Amino acid sequence: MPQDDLNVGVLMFVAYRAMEKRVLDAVVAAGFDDITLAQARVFQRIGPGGTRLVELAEQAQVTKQTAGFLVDQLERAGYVERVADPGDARAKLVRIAARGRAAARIAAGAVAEVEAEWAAHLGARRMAQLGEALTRLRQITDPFA
Amino acid sequence: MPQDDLNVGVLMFVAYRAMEKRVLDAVVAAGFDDITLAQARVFQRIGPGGTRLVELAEQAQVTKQTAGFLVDQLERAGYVERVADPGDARAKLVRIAARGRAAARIAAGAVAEVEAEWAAHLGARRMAQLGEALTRLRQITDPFA
DNA sequence: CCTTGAAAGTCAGAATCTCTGACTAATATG
DNA sequence: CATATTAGTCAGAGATTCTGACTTTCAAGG
Repeated sequence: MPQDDLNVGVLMFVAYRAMEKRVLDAVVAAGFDDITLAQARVFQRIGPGGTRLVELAEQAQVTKQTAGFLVDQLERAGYVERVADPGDARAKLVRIAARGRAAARIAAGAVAEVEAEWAAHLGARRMAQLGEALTRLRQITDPFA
Repeated sequence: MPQDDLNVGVLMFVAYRAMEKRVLDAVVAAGFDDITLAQARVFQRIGPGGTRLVELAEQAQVTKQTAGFLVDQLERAGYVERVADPGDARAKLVRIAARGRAAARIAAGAVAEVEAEWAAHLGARRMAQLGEALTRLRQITDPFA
């Protein structure tokens, strides 16, 4: 798949990486300079009530060992904590800790900023269509949603 | 940026990775089983007439050293070749070799298949809107296009 | 209640990928 | 010609990711 006539997948790669970079840069600039891209990819998928490691692994598209490795680092840096999962003694929930919440606030702001820029460039209508198409696409591309 | 209300960036990540996996699986299944994901990401950005290493690096979003490392492997495996760039003696063009062309054909087929599935799921209209929005977005997210 | 298979997580080890820094050769500028 | 920039490489280190094996717990069936 070499080429100039970029396919939809590559186009998404380009935009996705641009967003990712902007957000990470903002987080790092805000003083959370010990977080890495790989860690952020896992971190961003943690739900409000905490998320199991296996689930994080699936969503970040890495093995559970890799996810565990990254969560170890996030935990050591104080971004997340592991708590027992009530209802399943095998599992633990990875939850966002105080420092993680602070970083997440910065990240959310950066996301909003980038989305606003995109909306300004595309126009509200096309931006809405983009979001809708991607959300629908998730039904057949996201192994869990 | 933790959450459930996935932002547009994450939505693109999900779909992009789904496409990437499908394509790589197809290529590997076709017998090109020594190619890796990282190599494929560089390979797919090689243009018809060959592309400079620095350009490949920018487009794949890695450093030129990393791109060089990956091109080394692609070259050793016979997927690409390096030829002198006429017009700039410093530069070399990374070009797709015979084996690479065979792999690229398989990849292109897989891309077409996935795009067809997506179009079927979204409907032709929304699929077209998706492509258009992403292409426009590239104007502000792609450092070169 | 007990057995069996599956699931969640961890440990260990190796391979792969990626980066920073330093360097050479060639080009562009003035 | 002097200087700054660009293309690419070399060397070394760090980060990420994987496969395989293992423990504990859960789920289902008998």
